[in-house]
Amino acid sequence: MRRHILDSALRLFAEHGFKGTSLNDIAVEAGCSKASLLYHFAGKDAILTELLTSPAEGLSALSQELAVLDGDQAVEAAVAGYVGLAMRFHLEVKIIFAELPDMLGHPVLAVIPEAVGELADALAGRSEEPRARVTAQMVIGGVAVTVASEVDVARDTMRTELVRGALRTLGHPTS
Amino acid sequence: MRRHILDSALRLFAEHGFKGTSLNDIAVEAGCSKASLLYHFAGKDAILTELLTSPAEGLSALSQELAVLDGDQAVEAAVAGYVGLAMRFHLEVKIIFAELPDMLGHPVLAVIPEAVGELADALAGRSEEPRARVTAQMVIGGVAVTVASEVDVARDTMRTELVRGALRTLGHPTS
DNA sequence: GTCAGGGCTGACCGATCGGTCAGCTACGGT
DNA sequence: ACCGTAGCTGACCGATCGGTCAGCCCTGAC
Repeated sequence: MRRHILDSALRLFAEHGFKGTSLNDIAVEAGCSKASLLYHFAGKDAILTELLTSPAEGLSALSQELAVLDGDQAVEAAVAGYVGLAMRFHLEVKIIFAELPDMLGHPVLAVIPEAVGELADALAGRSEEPRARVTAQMVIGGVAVTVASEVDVARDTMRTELVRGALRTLGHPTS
Repeated sequence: MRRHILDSALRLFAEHGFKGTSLNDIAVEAGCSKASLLYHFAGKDAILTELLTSPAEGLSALSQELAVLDGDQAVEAAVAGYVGLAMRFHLEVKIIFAELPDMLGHPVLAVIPEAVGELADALAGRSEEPRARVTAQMVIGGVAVTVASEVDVARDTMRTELVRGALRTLGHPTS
């Protein structure tokens, strides 16, 4: 039942946003009462927290892996890792990108800015040039939006083209 | 005063989202009463509508320009036009991307899906291949997110690098 | 002086929000 | 047979939401 609630909440949050989804909406979708939600979870924020913990941990882990890499290795690992993470958590990505500014108060998401900073740093190949920073941001946003939008292509095609497209954006020679 | 209200609303909508901003918030920011807002505007939706009319028209105009182009001309015009539009309306872009799913009901934004479709078609060089469609979506998202995020670079640097990055993403030979 | 009307406001409204609480049901342990 | 408890619910709460309304203030026309 907890799992059922989380699934319903994930779908609704991704579709209408966190603030755009009421506890009643989730209860109806999950087929239970609003009071039942608050028996299983401390509150609306707790539901969001539980949904976003896993992707946040994944991002945090990726940033740690990237921290010890440099140059081409860092770029390739960053692209592959980020694309994989974004595809695995595409609904969560949609939630985060839609209402990021307000959510950074949540302790679970506190790690995101630094992790994304490390990701951008790796994507930029440790370069401080404005050109590289803009390009890195383009990759981060492009992958996220593409994954969140429902483009009608096979998953492996999507993954392959996201990686290739990101490497092209970064001006990284494709093997 | 109307202008002042619109400026305040634009800033707040971009920062906290449409649903995340109350009429009271706007009134405080604008330095007037909530009732005064509703004297100048028919309602909260009317404020949003007025804010998004101009970028919607710009996007619509761009899509009409693109419709008569093909091949490389279409790609280059699409990239330049979209980057220019996104930079000019970067706050509005942030609003739209944050809560797009719910907003498409508004008549003002009804033109957006088709216009974006045309834009994606031009960016893809009129190709139907999944590869080109994914790439086009990456450009649309990458430019929007980058423009909406506050990357600390000069405006002309940003514009140049966005165009160059987009063309690289599309695999378009740079002149 | 006075009157009309645009700009603006405080007080108020119904609806909906997130959250609380007492109590119901079903069931496993003893 | 009895009880404790986990799962769940309807009824209710205060806060806040978008929106309404009667009326105040100020200014320009006459």
